[in-house]
Amino acid sequence: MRINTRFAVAIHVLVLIELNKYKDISNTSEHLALSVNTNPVVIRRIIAMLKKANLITVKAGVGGASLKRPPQNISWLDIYHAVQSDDEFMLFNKHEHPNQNCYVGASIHEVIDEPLHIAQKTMEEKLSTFTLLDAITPIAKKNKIAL
Amino acid sequence: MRINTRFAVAIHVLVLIELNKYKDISNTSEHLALSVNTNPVVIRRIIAMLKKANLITVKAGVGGASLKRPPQNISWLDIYHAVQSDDEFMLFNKHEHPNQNCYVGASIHEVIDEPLHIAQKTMEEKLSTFTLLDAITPIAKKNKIAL
DNA sequence: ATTTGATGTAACTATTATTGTTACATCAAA
DNA sequence: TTTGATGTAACAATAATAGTTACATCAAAT
Repeated sequence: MRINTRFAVAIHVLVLIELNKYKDISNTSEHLALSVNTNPVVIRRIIAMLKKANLITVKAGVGGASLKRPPQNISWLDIYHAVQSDDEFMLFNKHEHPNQNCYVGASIHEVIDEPLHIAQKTMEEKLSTFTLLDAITPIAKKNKIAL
Repeated sequence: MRINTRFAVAIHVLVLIELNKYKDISNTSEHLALSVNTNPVVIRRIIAMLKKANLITVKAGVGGASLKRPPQNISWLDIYHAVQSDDEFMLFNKHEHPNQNCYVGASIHEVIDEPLHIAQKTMEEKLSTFTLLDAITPIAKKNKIAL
């Protein structure tokens, strides 16, 4: 199993929200969906998660999403966490009911918990070193957009 | 989405395979399934993956799986890779068809690829620092099994 | 050789999460 | 009041996992 596409789509959408300002393109879910190549409702769902995570503001009714913080202050970890559902704070899944009457089954969870948590944390810490600006800069450059 | 339970089950099974030697319990898929609390076929499928990855040998016909290398030479990354399907070498999924006619859609994949790959690699490198012995030792101690 | 009890594997089901889609109430600005 | 957007529920399609049944095959012991 792999991490869902919401994370990649969220980065894509946030880049658009920021750069579209320079191109006078309005950030409607329809416009964003065209670039991502999906249905507008898929975009709105992700927009809703980003809003809940306080990364963007959206004016309901009229098309207009914008970042709540400058892109250098939005880390990829912020974005990653924003689009994960609550039960996904654990990256690694475990079999739920190992046999407690078996000497291994009774202990296996506590034995593997910490290393798995450490591995996950390491990945998340690395994500936290990247910011939205890292995604925006090369695209702005290629399109001669002065930030 | 979370990483499937095969990884956790595989560690569980490998611990059993090694420690059952000291308890004169045979490593049939049925015994292993009892401890994991699942169907024997689920175990056989994971056993097949571990065999393919050269981590264990299994004598077909008669119940008897055993490690191919000492547990300190089997890393959690070895196990993790063993139970992932081929298309899962990428941890992070991406939306497959961003609009190539959009200035962002055309570049988003190449922009996010490297950071995602780095984050994944970091996690995998951390997994490679743990070995099967790390899971075996505390359980052996708790059960007074002298390794 | 035959029996026994295991593995190997195909095929099917159930469950679950994601993603896509339709529909519609609600909102904010012109 | 109209317009064109968001917010969200509800449902469908797809895909992966995990569980299950069934059975061919194998290897050792009798």
